[in-house]
Amino acid sequence: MSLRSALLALLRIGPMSGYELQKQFSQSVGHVWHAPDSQIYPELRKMATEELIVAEEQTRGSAGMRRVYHVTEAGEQAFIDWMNGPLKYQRTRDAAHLRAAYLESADQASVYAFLNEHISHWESELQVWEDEIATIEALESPMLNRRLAVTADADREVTIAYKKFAYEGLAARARSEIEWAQRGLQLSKRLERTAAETSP
Amino acid sequence: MSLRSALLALLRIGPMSGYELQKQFSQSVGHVWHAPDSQIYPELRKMATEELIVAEEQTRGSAGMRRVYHVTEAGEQAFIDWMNGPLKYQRTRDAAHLRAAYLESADQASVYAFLNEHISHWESELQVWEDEIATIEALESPMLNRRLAVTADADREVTIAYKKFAYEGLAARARSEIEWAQRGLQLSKRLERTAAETSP
DNA sequence: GCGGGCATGTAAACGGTTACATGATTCA
DNA sequence: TGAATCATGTAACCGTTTACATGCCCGC
Repeated sequence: MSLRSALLALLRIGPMSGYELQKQFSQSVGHVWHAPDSQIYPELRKMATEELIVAEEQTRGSAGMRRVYHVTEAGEQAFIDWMNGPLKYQRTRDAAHLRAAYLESADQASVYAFLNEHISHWESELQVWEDEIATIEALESPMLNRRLAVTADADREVTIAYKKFAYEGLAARARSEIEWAQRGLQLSKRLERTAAETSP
Repeated sequence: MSLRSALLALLRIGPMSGYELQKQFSQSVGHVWHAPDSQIYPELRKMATEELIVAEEQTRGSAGMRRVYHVTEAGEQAFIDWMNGPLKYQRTRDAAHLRAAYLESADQASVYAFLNEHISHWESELQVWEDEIATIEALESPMLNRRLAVTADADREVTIAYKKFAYEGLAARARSEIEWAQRGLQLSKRLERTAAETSP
């Protein structure tokens, strides 16, 4: 149900087409909840049949078609219910840490490659989130600004604060992953040296 | 392929039945890569047809049956290949942080409930990992000890070090999540007070 | 005799990935 | 005229979740 909630969260900002939503998912929001277009379009159709959203169909040129979706009362309620209800935690399935537990079975070169790739992966994620935080602080986030335009003055600070809070959590996680992999590189070097000393 | 790798990693420790593997998955290993029994039994069957493992069939009493699996040469190679190959990172899909970004739409009570639940969730995960680290350090981990028994002296330190390293990474993540949610509680209190002051 | 742990699965549904597929509009 | 971007999907497959299903062995 989280894909649905993510879509509703975006549509609450303002009516959007599947294509526009997909663009958002490939950017900032997609780094919290990823979804490819092949999942977005069918889900929007499903939500429309359940009347959580309604499509305003626009013709484009002679044959083109564009469906702009609006959140209905029922959709708004579904989102609020999701926000106030309990959250299901999916069980951990962490390939990197699984592999880390058995690194003694990998070649030394593969250990370095693995840890360095882990660092690059999380550094690029960190970059996205730090940029997003900076954009929010500078009040230059298009989506957030659209939302703020329809938000009561008193609620603006709260809206901004929670958005920053969310991204800061993801950034903290990324930093934790990077530090961990860096400790891993040091550990690996130390173990290699030890091995060389004991069996020369 | 990670479920498969996790199963191979455990079976490399020593031959085990589906039931024993399932027990391991519901304990320490399962907190890195969760898998229910309904996934384990069919996967073992599949791996057996692909000859990565072989089943030693034992009858139990009159009708009972027990299949103890051994890793074959091909299975060992498949594991080593997985260890040395690149790792696929699954795209982020984090319901907690998604919700956090829109907390202004939740009731104040739900915000507290959500953050407190996040804290309990990660505290219990942290507990598991810290216990596991302590068990490893005290050389009291049954699975690790079985592995060490068939490991050359020179490789023991490495085996222990990487296992601890893996669990430390997970513990660090848990701590990061707990701290984040605690900052969230403080933020939420501050915002509530601000709101009360501006519109009394 | 009964409860708990041992032992094995099947089946349906759901969510996500990957590949395939098409065509229109807009601007250089 | 051709490339980029807008715009919309389908289909097959795979992995995961949830629920269902059965029955033996051992110790109390």
